[in-house]
Amino acid sequence: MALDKVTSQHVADRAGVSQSAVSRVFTPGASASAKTIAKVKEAAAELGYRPNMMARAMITGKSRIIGLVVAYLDNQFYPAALEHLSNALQAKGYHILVFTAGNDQGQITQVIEELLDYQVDGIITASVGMSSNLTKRCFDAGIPVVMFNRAQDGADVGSVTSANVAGGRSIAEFLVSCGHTRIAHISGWEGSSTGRDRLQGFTEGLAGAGQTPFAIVDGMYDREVAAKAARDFMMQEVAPDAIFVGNDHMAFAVMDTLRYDLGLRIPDDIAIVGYDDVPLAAWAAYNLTTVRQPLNRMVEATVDMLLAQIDEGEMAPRRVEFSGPLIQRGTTLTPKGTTT
Amino acid sequence: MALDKVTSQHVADRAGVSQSAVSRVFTPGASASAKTIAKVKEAAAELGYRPNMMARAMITGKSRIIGLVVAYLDNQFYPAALEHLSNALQAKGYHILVFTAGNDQGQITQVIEELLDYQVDGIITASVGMSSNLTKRCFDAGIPVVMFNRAQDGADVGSVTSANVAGGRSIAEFLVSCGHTRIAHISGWEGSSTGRDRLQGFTEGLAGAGQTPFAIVDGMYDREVAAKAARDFMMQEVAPDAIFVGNDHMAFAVMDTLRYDLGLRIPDDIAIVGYDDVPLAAWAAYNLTTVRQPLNRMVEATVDMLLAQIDEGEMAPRRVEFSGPLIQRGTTLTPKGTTT
DNA sequence: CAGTGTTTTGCAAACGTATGCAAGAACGGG
DNA sequence: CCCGTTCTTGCATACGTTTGCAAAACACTG
Repeated sequence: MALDKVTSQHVADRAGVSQSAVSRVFTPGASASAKTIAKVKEAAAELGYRPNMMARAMITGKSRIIGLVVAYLDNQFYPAALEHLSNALQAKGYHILVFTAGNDQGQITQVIEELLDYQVDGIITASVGMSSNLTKRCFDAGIPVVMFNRAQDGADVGSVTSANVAGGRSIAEFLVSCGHTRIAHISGWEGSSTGRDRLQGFTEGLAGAGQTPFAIVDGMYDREVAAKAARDFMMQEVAPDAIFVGNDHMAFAVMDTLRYDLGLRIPDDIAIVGYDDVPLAAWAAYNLTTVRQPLNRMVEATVDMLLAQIDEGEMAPRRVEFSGPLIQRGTTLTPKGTTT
Repeated sequence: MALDKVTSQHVADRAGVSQSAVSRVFTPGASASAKTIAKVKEAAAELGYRPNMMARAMITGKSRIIGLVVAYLDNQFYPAALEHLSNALQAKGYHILVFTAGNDQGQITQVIEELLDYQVDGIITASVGMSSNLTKRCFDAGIPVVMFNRAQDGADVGSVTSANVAGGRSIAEFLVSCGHTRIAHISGWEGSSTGRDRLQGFTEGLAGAGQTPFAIVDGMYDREVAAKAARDFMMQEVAPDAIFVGNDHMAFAVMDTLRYDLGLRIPDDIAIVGYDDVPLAAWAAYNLTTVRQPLNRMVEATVDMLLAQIDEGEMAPRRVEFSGPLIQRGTTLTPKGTTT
C-alpha cells in the first residue's frame, strides 16, 4: 500500500507545470517545449507515473482493446492464430480481450454485448459465425468487425480467409492425379463458410475430372464425429481409396482410427489429405498432406483491415482471400507421371 | 452511425428519473423501488443502453479485467489452460486481456508495465517467471498476482502448480519398477521451477532405488533441443533404456526422432515418459505414458485465489500444489510383478 | 524595436459513471 | 393522526484524462 495512485496532477505539481502540460507530454502528436518535456519526464520517472488507460479511453473513446471471440482452442490452428494476432496487435499498441463462446447464436450475442460494454475498438471473430443482425449492431455502434477464417454471405462485415474453394478443388485434382477413383470427403461443419467452400471446390474439382464424390459426411470439426465417419466408410462393402478431411484437426483423428483401430496403412490402403497445415501436420507421426493456410499473411491482413477501419474510419468491409499451396507429404501417393 | 452513444442520462430522461436512479438500477446492491426499476429497465431496453465499463472502471477502480501473461502457445497445455481460465473467469464476470512475452525479464517488465496501465484487477502468469522486484511493483500497486504452473522461491506471490517433485519421483520409481537401469532425463528448462522440481524428484526417486541418472540434459521446453538431445543419447556407445522427458510437448518430438529418424521401437527398445497429459498424449499416434497435471483443479484454484485477493483484499500469497496420477499408456513396459 | 507569425501553456469543460449527503416519501405502531 | 424509522431519490462531486480556446511567450523580419 505504498503509492496508491499517482496521477498526472501529482507529476504536474512536482514538475511545476500544469496538469495539461503533463498530458501533452504523454500524448503523441501534442506540442510541448523541450524544456517542459524534460522536466515532466523526470518527475514522472521519479514518481513512477504512467497514464491511466481507462481515463484516457473514456475521453478519447478509444480503448486500444480488440475483442477476440473464439470458440474452441483444441484445434491447434487457433492458438497459433491467437498468438500471432496478439503479437501483431501488441506491436501496434493494441491488446486482445478474449471471449470464448460456443457456436450457438445465443452465446455469441451475449458475448458481443459484453464486448460492447468494454468499448472495444474492434472485434475479431475466429471460428465463429455471426448473425447479420449482430453485425448490424456492431456497425451501428461504430465498431468494426473482421471475421478470421470464416466469411458471411450477405453481411457487410470484413473477412479474411484462405481460398477455400480453390483449395478444395486442388485437393480433388491432386487425388485424381494420384489415380484414386473412390474419393470420400469428411467435410467441415456445414454451418461454416469454410467447410462449405472447401466442399464446393472439392465437388467441382471432381466433376472436372468426370468423377463424383464417393461419399460426403459432415464431420462437424469434431474428432469423434470424424473418426466415426471414417470407421463407417471402411465398414462398407466397397470402401473409399482416399479421404479428404475438412481440416487437419479431424484428419489426425481419422488417421489414428484407420491405423490403430482398423490396422490400415496410409497411404497404401487409403490416402488422407487435410486442410490448414498446422504445425502438428509436419510432425513425423502424422506427416500429413494438406493445404496450407498462410497464417502470417492472414493475420497481417486481419490486423491491417481492422486498424484501417479504426484509424481511418474506412467502413467499407472487404473480403480478402489468400491462396495456399498443397503441401505434399507422406499420407498420399505420388501423382502418376511424376518422377520423384 | 445511428445511436452513437446512449448514456445513463438519456435513459434517465426517457424514464423520467435522475441519472443516479439509472445508475442504481444497474449497480448490484443499490436501492431502488420496484416502480423505478421497472421504468428504467424498460427505457434502457428501448434505447439499447448498457453501462459503460470504462467509466465504471474509472470511478470504482475495478476494471473486471484480468491480465494473462503467457510465453508460447505451441505447447498444447497452455491453450487448454487459457480456455479453461477464460471460461471460469467469464462465469464470474471477469475477462482476460492477453499479453504474450518471451521469457526474458526485459520483455516481462515491459508487459507488466502495460498491464498496470490498463488497471487490471489481477494478473495471471502462465509459463513465465517473474523477478521479485517485479512482483513487488505489482504488490505496491495493490494488484494481486498468481503464477500458474510455475512458482517463485523467495517471492511473496501466489502460485498454483502440480506436485512436480512428487511427480518426478513417481516417474523414477515407475521406470525402475519396469526394470530399467539406464534412465536418462531431458529436463524442463532449468530456469523454471517446474523443470527444476521434476528433475529433483526424479533424481531423488532414482537415489531411493540405488540408481543415479544415466544422463541429464536441459531440453529448454523446446522440440528441437529435445530431439537433438535424444539423438545424442542414442549415438553413444551405451545408450539409455528409458527417457523421462520434462513435458509432453518435448516428448512428442523425442518420440518422432526415435521412431522415424533412428528406427527404434517404443517401448521395446526404449521407454518414454512425459509430463502434463495434454490431450495429444492420449491420441493413438503417441499414446504416451505421462503424469497428469489436473488442469481443472489448477484453474479453479487459480481463479479462487485471485478473486479472494481481489474481493476480500486477502493479500497473503499462498502456494498450492495438486498431485496428479501417473497415466500408464503404451510408451512404457509393464512393471515387473504386475499382471495385465 | 515594433510588428507579425508561430509555439507553448494554463484554464476549464468535457467523457459516463458511482456515491455521500440531505431531503422527501412511505410506512408502521401506538 | 402523529411521530419515528426505514427506503428512495435527486443533487452535486469525483474519478484521471484529453482538448478547444485564448492568453502568453517566443522567434523572426524588416
